[in-house]
Amino acid sequence: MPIGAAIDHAGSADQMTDTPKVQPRAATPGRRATQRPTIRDVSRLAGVSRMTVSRVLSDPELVLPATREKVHKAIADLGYVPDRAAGSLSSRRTGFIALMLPTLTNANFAAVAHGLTEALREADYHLLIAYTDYDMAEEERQLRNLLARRPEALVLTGAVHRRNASRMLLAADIPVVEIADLPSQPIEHAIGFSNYQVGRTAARYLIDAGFTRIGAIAASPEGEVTDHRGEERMRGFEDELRLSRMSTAMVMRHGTAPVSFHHGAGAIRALVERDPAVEAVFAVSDLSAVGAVMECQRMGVRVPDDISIMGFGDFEIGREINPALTTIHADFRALGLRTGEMLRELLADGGDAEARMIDVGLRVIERASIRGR
Amino acid sequence: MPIGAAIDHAGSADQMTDTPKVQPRAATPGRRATQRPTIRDVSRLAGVSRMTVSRVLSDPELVLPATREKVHKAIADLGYVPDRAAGSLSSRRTGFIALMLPTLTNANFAAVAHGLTEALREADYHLLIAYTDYDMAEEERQLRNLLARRPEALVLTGAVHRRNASRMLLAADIPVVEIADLPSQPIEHAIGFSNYQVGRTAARYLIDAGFTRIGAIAASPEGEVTDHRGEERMRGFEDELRLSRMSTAMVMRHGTAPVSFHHGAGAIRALVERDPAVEAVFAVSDLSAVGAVMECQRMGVRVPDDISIMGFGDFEIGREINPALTTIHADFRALGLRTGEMLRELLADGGDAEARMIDVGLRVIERASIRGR
DNA sequence: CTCCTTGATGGGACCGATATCATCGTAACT
DNA sequence: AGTTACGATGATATCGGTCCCATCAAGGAG
Repeated sequence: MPIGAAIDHAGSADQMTDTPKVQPRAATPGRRATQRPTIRDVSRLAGVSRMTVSRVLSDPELVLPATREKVHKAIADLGYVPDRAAGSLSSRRTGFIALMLPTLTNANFAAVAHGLTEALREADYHLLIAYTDYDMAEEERQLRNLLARRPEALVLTGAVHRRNASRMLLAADIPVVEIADLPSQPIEHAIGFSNYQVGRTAARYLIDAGFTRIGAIAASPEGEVTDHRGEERMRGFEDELRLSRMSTAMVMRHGTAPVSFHHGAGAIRALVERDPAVEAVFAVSDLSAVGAVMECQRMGVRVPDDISIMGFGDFEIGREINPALTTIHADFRALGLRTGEMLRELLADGGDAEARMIDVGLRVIERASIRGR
Repeated sequence: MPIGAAIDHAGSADQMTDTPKVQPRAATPGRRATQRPTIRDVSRLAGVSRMTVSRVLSDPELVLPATREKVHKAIADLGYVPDRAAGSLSSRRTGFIALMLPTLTNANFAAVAHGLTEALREADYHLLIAYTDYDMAEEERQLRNLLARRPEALVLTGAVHRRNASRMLLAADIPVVEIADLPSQPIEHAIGFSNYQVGRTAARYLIDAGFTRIGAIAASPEGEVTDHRGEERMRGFEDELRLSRMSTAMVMRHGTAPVSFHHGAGAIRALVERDPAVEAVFAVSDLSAVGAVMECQRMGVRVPDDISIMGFGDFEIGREINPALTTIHADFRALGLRTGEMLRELLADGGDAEARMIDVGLRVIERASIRGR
């Protein structure tokens, strides 16, 4: 067929084979005036078959430049955007990666989502985000919703321990990556750091700095709403103190997850009230730690002269306050990026790779909120 | 049929009509061992038709309790999770709401996503989030990706002004809600506050407080990467000063969007260097404002005695620092919730409602970072 | 006793893409 | 020149659900 011979919109290709056969589904009269253009509309306008349009979009090399151009023009004229739901169904590739987080309202988790998106952008994967607000009951519901979208992989923070959840995961049969922790019994892959080790490291650091009266700040679990990873940190913290034969730390449980600046402020006040002689305090999150520092300023308690404060997470604000906050750094952005890379490998491989466990490590960031020996 | 008569897995309903006809698509041998269960597997196991299974899941009232139970058992046994892509294709309802944000790494935008999710949760909508990192070129790409998923509505921050983008929006033919600003030419619905008014309010407030040497802190636009809403605030700020016949404010443009604590610290330092006599400073974001307060502490500049600082956004940290930050509050969480409510109405109505414009208002929160007259 | 209504379920087409194979014209080879 | 190979394009079945009827049994009205 000579190029350009079929620019008129009638009498070509797909058109006749696609005549309605029996009773077409009701056109839902009076709803939306405009009918969204489909690949068929494009094919008709361009005078080619639907397959050719599909090829132009997914593998343009296969199509003659002249044809390609006709198709692109038709696409532009119609404002056509392909329907990925239909494409997914046929190709069995949705291009979705599911991500389940405790909350988005936390800079570090937001950073994970951010890094992950970036790593997956050029591979044309789209992140499907769900969050549980630290509620385990919600977790299962969210998981079901996510799986219904047929993601090609699943990224989780925190364990999914429900019976049903496990069954669903098994049936889904996709790569699962747990992040931001290193579980003793990972579902499959894991990439992160040990929250338990965070706690131990913090305790060790404070002990080595010569403190003997050490306190801690955490949230108190409330039914199904629990910050498991924060609890892990506390467990490590208490274990390390115990192993060092220190008297039990004073652990202030205050409020519920998620913690916040305000949480830290309330907690340190309560803690100091209960033990005015406390020398050093570890907070399970920088948010609490920063709040604690601010409250100390208000109470006239000098940091670090009167009380030393240590956090976790290395949030930006910790670098900016006075005194700057000593903290334990875990690189969440990199976590997201590396998870993205791992996913791309796993998905390219066909997903039958060995289970991997990657420790991105921890780093104590020494700043000014801890008194030197 | 007597209850329970068809528990054996053979010889019932759908089975015979579903024999493969010609050349079935290759079973991709050696890929995944497990085949994901489909509605057909459930129907066979339960001894009912696919339609009955579908009904059990979408409208259980229509199905006899006994039948319902059989189906539920089969679903549980197989770990069946319905494929929403298939369902969407058929029902033309994807259950997606698209949300486009500048970034997730901002507590206020994260709060919008959070509120929106909550408002839509029980209506069984799932949020599809994309973010642009303040990059307009990225915006169009992201928009196309979102529309390909056939969301039932689109929530945007900031204007989408590209030609192609408009065409796509038109063809998509879904409700569009712009949030966190009140554009002079809204695409359709809008719910938020006027960023221009934020700037004017801030300037008015500082003028009324008796300051005459007033500065401002903002990011500098860089090519396609621009914080349009922040620029609107600056425009309002400068206009108000001009209208009050004040000498032009000293506007410090420092770094690029998005702004951060660190941005504020650098900006105030540069600003004070350039004009040591500056009395009051408005920052387009609390993040910058808090960073500025912290830097002042470091420089030995007293807030508010030597310099007054005002922010925008009412971030949590602003409440906790010393002195607490005077700021302009816009309720982003409520914004998310109200947007969710509006969407539910729009979607129930069939989407042909009048274009609405809702102003959620602003509130100056007076705290300690501004010197009294 | 027949007809009609109602409730529960099934049959088949269809949503809008893509995988696969078929077709056809032309270039490259013996 | 005849044949094979290849490149470009088309036809058709199919992905896994749901919509719209059709069917059938049971109960009520006439």
